[in-house]
Amino acid sequence: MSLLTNDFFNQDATLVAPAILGAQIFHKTSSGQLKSGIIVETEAYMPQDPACHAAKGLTKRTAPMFEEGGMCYVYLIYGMYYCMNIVTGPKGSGQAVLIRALELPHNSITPFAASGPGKLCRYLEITKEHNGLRFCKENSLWLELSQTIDINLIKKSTRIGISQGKENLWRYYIKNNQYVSKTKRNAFVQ
DNA sequence: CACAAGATTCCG
DNA sequence: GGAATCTTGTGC
Repeated sequence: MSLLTNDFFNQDATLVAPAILGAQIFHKTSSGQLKSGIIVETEAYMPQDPACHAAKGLTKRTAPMFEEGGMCYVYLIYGMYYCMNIVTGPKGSGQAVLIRALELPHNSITPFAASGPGKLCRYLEITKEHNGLRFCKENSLWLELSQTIDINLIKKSTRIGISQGKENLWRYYIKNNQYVSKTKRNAFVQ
């Protein structure tokens, strides 16, 4: 088992996104409860990418994306759901990986409660308060890698819910994994 | 200050 | 297919 740290996140989002499939994300909540799940679906957002929040430059909202890789970037979408990202690349770069789905223990009461970017934040109890935190045990929010997913089991597709940058195959997920989020439309799959 | 859009989810 | 719901960025 290895703790994922800044060194690892200091690489491009297109490299980090597939590499953290199979990693376990942990959040120790303010009430002391330990929440966790295995990452099974991610998306990469790159600096020159029209779908990336940081592509239009530094704003108050996107400031965490321009920090050194390893920071948590949380934003509210549609006024209702939080989405959680891991900032990647060197300081000033402006890129991140969106966590889209977690696999929960098969015997859990609600096994699919983390299948979708909004749902997994609700499950892990991630809110705006976690925006700008670094992933590390001291901040009660961290990632551990204890398995590598076979390259043949990693599928790529177009990203979900975006209106620009549709040509990039920057969504990554574990093949045949039932916890991957359900998409309204069939994204193009490679 | 007004307004439109948004990396979603759930219901009918 | 469409509504819910509200923050953020932009433009006048």
